[in-house]
Amino acid sequence: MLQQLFQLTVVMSGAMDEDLAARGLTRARATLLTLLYNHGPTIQSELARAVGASRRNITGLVNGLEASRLATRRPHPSDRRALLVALTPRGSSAAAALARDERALARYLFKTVTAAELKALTVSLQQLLTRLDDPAFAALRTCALRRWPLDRRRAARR
Amino acid sequence: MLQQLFQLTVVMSGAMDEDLAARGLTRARATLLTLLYNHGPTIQSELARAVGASRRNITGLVNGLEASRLATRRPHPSDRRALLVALTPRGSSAAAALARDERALARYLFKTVTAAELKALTVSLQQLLTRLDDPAFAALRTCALRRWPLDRRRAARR
DNA sequence: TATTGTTATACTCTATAACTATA
DNA sequence: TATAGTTATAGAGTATAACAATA
Repeated sequence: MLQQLFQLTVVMSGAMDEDLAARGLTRARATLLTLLYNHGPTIQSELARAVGASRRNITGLVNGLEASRLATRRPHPSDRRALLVALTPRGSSAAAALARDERALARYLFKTVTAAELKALTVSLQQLLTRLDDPAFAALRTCALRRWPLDRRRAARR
Repeated sequence: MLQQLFQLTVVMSGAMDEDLAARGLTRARATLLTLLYNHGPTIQSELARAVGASRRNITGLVNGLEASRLATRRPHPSDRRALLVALTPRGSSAAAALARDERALARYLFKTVTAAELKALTVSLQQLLTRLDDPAFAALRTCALRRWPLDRRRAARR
């Protein structure tokens, strides 16, 4: 069961990365893109706080988004130290497409799952999430993420 | 529900990475470590095939394991082109600890889940995995991995 | 003094190509 | 000719430290 959970984690994670790469995005940049889409123009240190990355890191990620013409920097109106990062129209479209396709994925994935199963699954997952959030978990959490399943698929495609 | 699945993915993935870092390992190196633990001494190109990485990449990862004194390279007895990678005693201990702690994690996570719930969860997860393996999925798969939950935890700790 | 964003530096993972030694 | 492993080179993410400009 834990192996299944790992496998699901690995497969979903890998699928996301591949899809993002096809869109010319990385996971870190997509995270920022979605954040900017949901929250509107934001200064970099706020982005760093929201995402849990260093300010240095945000500089690099925003550079990447800017190079792809998905976001721009402009001076903050009242704080001359700060820079407001905002999505370009192209960035907004990309973020909207991401959100739309995510909903399509959900419909696809759960098409064959009955309402009762979905309910049970939701309860169980919530229970697991609660367990994972428990402070007692910190002393236990561990285990390498198994990558074989996905990587074997990748290897087969070569 | 998909959000929960994402969150579970993110939390587990982040927890794994943090735990591995505490052990002086990265995910890629832990993958190799476990592979070597389960399969015994293996040549690098076989590792590359098994993990789905390039030979070049394996060179770097084995360098890392060697620098941490977790693995060693030795000549292949019959093929003078090849190098056999094997775990040191220290590497075996590390891999064994990883496997042991993984079992402890499973016991902890599913302690509060009843047998019936576990059965249902297993069935549902397997169904999702099957959906994810469907070729039709390739056309749909997408969506940025949400990192906020974990990253907020990280940020809070600073 | 504290905060904002940058440069500087370093490490890891990944990828492609070219090269060598051997099969 | 093909395979094994390496070097060379590059880009991405992350991290810390030091710095200039501003609050």
